[in-house]
Formats: sequence, C-alpha cells, structure tokens
Amino acid sequence: MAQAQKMGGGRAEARAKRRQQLIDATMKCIARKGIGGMTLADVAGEAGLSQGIVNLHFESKDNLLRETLEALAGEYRAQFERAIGRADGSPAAGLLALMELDVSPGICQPAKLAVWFAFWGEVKSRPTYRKICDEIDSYYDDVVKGLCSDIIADGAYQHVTANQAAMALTSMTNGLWLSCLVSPQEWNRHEALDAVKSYLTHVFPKHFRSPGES
Amino acid sequence: MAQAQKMGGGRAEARAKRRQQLIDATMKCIARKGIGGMTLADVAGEAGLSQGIVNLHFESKDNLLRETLEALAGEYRAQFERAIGRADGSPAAGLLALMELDVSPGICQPAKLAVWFAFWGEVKSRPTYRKICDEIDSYYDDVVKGLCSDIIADGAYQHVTANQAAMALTSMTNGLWLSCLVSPQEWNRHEALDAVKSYLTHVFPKHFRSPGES
DNA sequence: CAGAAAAATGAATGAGTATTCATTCATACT
DNA sequence: AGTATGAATGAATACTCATTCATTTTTCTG
Repeated sequence: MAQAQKMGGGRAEARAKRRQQLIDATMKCIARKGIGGMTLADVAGEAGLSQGIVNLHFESKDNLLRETLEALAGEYRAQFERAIGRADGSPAAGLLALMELDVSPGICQPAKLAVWFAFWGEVKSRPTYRKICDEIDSYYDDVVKGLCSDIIADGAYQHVTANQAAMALTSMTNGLWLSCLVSPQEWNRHEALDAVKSYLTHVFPKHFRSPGES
Repeated sequence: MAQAQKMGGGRAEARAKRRQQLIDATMKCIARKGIGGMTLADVAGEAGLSQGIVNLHFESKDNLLRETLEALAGEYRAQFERAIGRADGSPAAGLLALMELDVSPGICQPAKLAVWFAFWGEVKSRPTYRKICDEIDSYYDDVVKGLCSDIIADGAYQHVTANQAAMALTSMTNGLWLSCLVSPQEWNRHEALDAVKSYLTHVFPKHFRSPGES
C-alpha cells in the first residue's frame, strides 16, 4: 500500500489510464475511417496493443463507442465550464468566451469535429447517443439562455428575447463547425468569430463593440 | 417505339425509376439504422425486391451511397432554386425564402436530416462525400453572399460585411438542423425562424421588420 | 406468337471482423 | 523467493454481409 499512491501507480489508476488510452485511439480511428469503417483491430493497433484488448476493457464495441461519446461530451463540458469560470461575473464576457471557445483550436479542429459529426449521424438510430448529445446540448442552451437573459435585462433591450438570441447563437456555432469540417481549406477562425460578433454587436450594442472599432 | 413514350414506360425510364426507388429506400434505411448499420439486404427489403438487386443497378454499395448523397444534394438544390425563383427580384425576399426553406417541413425533418448528418459524419474519411457536400455548400454560400451584398449596397449598411452576414446565416440554418435532429421534441419551427429573423431585423433593419411588428 | 434481350431472383461464396478463451506475462503481497 | 491475482496476448471461432452468378421471369421486337 505504501507505493500504491506513488505517481498514480495503483491498480485502478492503471486501468483507468488504459481505458482512456483506448478511447483516445478510438477517436483517432473514427476521425480517420468513420464509425462504420473503424474496426477493433484498428483501435488496438493505434494503441499499440493486441486484438482482444478492447473487449477486455469495454466488453463490446458498442460500449466502447458509447463511452467514447461520453468522454467527448465530458471533455467539451470541462472546457466550457473553464471558459465560463475565467470570465467570472460579466454575462457579456461569459458569452463572448463561449463563442471564442467554440471556434478555438481546442474544439474546432477537423479531427475532433469528425468524431462529433460521426456520432450525430447515428443519433437518429441510437437512442443512447441521442440522450448523451441531448444532455450536453440542453446544458449549453440553458447557460447561453441565462446569459442572454441577464444581458437583455441589464441593457433593457426591447426587440429580442433570450430564446431567440440563444437559439441564434448556439445554432451559429454548431453551424460553423460544419463548414470547418467540410471546407477546412477556406475556413478561417477570425472570419468565423467575426460573423458571430456581427450578431452580438447588432443585437446587444450596449454590451459588444463591433470588430472594427476598438 | 409507339408505346415507348406512353406514360413513361420506356426501358431507360423504367431503369431510372427503379434506381430512384432504391435510393429512396436507402435514405429510409440510413435514417433508421445509420450508414454503418444499413445493409444491402435492408435496402432490398425496404424496396420489396430481392438480395442482389442493388448490385445489379449500382454495382456496389459504395456507388449506391455516393449516388444517394448526390440525389439528396440535387433534391436540396432543386428546392433551393425554386425558392429563389419564387421570390424573384428582391434580394430581401430571396434571403427570407431561403431561410424559410431551411426550416420548412420539406427539408427540416429528422428523417431527412439524419441522412445529411450520416454523410457529414463520413466526410473526413471519404473525399468523395466531401466533394459533393463542399459543392452544394459553396453554391449555397455564394448565393447567400450575393444576396447579402445586394442588400448591404441597397441599404448602405456600414457595420457588417456580406461575408459576415452570409456566414452567420448559413451557419445558423445548419445549426438549427442539428437541434432539430437531436431534440426533435422541443424543436419548434416558428421559434427557429424567429431566431433567424432576429438576426435579419437587427442587421438589415431597413429590409426586415421584427417578427412582432406587422 | 416466337425468339431475343433485359430485369430480377436468391442460394452460394468468401472476405472481413467482433468476440472468446486458453495461455503467457507482469505485478503485488507474504 | 514464492505464490496469487490481474492484465495482456493472439489464434481460433462464429457470424454478418457484400458480391457473384446460374436460373427464372418479364418485356420488347419482328
């Protein structure tokens, strides 16, 4: 028990680390070959381990995929909360931080987006995937709606509701991901963020300055 | 040759009709089981035909999928052009027609969206799919950008570029599709369109009235 | 109507792959 | 050191499914 906690070397820790390693390999394989084209042999190979390893740690391919999606959602949620946390206080800063997060290299890169879209493509036929996606979506939506609500109250804006603004913003970022995935060549982080800001500055002029002006 | 043109009964026509029938069946199967889960037996069964029928008409599963995506894109493009055509003249009317199209039941229904997302999920690993998606995307983008350009010129708007507005709008509609697919229960056509309009009325106030006002 | 051509069938094939499991290897405890 | 326990291997298994093709059915043509 003495050396159990020495540099995270416990049995449980080792197991968790291996599972994470396999999940990472799965994401790479999905990005490379799609969910349909990915095989367990691919995953094992990517992780530098042997054939049966996935079934040993995850029981089945289905389980592996579900846990991969959960990990992806968890990862996103963590970054989301960190972004909100950094912009502590001001709702406007929070909103901007979320928009920036969604076009940031950490989130908005073809390899990651490919995995998201792969799962979204299966949402209709797999209730489990739908549930996970729905959960993270609702959470995102609620937070954004809350921030918009605060901003609207603070600025006494008359011509927009929190619902409308939130829906417009969340849709916009989700849609930007599609362009980034489909046309990564032409896609440009700055332009994308400017497009979002063009909405913010027009709808909430007291809280956001247009990209041109300092 | 006399009865060849009698109610579309020629050899070539019959062939084309059968191919279309198989493509329709494919879309249903993709929506029901995903691209990965769909089998050629499923498609044949859905069409009420026999095992080998797909290979007879399409040579391979890959071909079937490619042609299905092409058909989907073609279908969308046709509706797109019809919408633009109806709103002849005014760019503002054209833009609104496109936005309405994208949330209309003809386009924005889970069964159709599931197919789009299924293909998008494979875009990263299949250059062929990417090419088709990219093409329809660019076309859409160009048209919207042109309309925005005209509107901006006409209204002498200062604080937004055609690029920004077009990107915001196309992203928004794409993003709305995701919510419609993932949370079809809560999703509401009117709210979705209102969200888009909230952008239009704020950015192009001289051309669009807010949803509340007549 | 006869014969030819095209379309459709569905059983058989074989390639690919998730899963199993007997065996080997590594590590922790006494 | 010696033993027990968990981790990992990879060959063998069982199964799914795209594809083929010999045969049957339908449709066209003279």
